[in-house]
Amino acid sequence: MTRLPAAERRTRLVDAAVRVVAERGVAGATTRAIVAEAGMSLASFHYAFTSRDELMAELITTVVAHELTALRPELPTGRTLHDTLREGFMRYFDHLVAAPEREAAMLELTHYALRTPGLEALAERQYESYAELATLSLASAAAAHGVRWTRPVPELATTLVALTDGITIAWLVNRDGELAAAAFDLAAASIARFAEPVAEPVPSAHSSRPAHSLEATS
Amino acid sequence: MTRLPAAERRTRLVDAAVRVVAERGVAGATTRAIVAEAGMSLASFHYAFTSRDELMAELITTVVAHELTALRPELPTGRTLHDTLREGFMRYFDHLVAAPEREAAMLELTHYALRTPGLEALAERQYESYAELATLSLASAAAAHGVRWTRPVPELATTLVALTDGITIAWLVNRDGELAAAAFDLAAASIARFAEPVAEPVPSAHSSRPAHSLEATS
DNA sequence: GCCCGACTGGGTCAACCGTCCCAGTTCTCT
DNA sequence: AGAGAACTGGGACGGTTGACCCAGTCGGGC
Repeated sequence: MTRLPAAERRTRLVDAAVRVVAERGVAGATTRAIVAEAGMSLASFHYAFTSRDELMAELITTVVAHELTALRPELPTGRTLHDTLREGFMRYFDHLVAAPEREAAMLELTHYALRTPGLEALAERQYESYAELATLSLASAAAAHGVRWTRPVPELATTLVALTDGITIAWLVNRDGELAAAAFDLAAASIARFAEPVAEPVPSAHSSRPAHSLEATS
Repeated sequence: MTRLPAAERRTRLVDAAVRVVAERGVAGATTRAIVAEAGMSLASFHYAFTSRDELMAELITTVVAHELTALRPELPTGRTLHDTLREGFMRYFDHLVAAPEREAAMLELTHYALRTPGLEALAERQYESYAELATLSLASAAAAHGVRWTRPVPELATTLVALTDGITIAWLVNRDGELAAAAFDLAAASIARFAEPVAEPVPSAHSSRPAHSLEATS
């Protein structure tokens, strides 16, 4: 008998549930499958959680946090804005290809949350977090390339997340990597076209970047 | 005892299943829920279908066909390409807002098909059909506005479907109609920017549309 | 050492599920 | 009219599910 504090057992059960959902989908993540994966008894499940839905809520919160950490934007390295955006999309795509079942699970969990009374707010929070991440990416890219966005950033962020989700679904269905990569490149080009150079307000003592350099590099 | 031929009973069961999935999701579409909705006995279910999966396969085929019919592109009426594309997106958005649970069900069925051995090909066929519809829309819009696409059409079609799916999910989660409409407008603008006027091969006796008229109208 | 709370794990419960069984009814064909 | 196929519908089956039960063990505090 190895004793674990309840909090530790909860963590292990949630980690196990992440793996089970990824492998079998939400419907396959029964309490028995989860405890089997965690190497525990069924009673331990109910000792640690009052219900399966409580575990699912915590599962959603956990996987969203992990996703945000994994996809935190890196310092922009592209020579052009388009390059930077494309690199961001391709970084996500590498992440998707490395573990397709994970992204499929994210999408399934969204639908599950929307369908489960009491969990709707988690789906909302999930998508707010994605929008924040997209906003951060857009701001970072704009700053690195000396541009500003010609559309309201919430719209651009929504569109960026939509493109990501939509191309993900298409890829999960057809596994056409070339087409997905091309679509991500097209997505990057689309968004890049809503940028314009930031005009310098006044001449400064610093050597300023010429306004036409954006055109020259694209 | 009202006698029905098996084919009629199958149709009624599928129609009932469409309603049940829309209301309760795939997990809630049990054989008992479906027959209750159809006003039949459970034995009639198994008389008409050899298994629940057989009914689900037919359900997917049916709802995809209905979706394609509902979203068949209309004659382009926009004054500019951007307008035409935006109108197409907004027509879809009206369709979504009129029955959100229907589009949510479509997405859920995709995931269900991907998760169910033997049904994967239905998900693929679903997305091929969407791409064909998008391709038709793009061709129709290009012809109406005298432009051609500067990106391969499969890429543009994939992106158009991705934008549709992605904005749908975002709206299902947050029900922010203004943001969704703005995102659809931005999506239309994005795609419109991958068009260029079709050059006339040779001067003709017909009055030709001036090449700069596209810029003037946008 | 004792007590109490935290923890463990085997077992059980009622409800639900997809599938199957089977007797009865109806319809069509000969 | 009779036979056979198509159809009807109530019930049963074995399996699965989330949740609960409960006796036993362990650890910490007094």
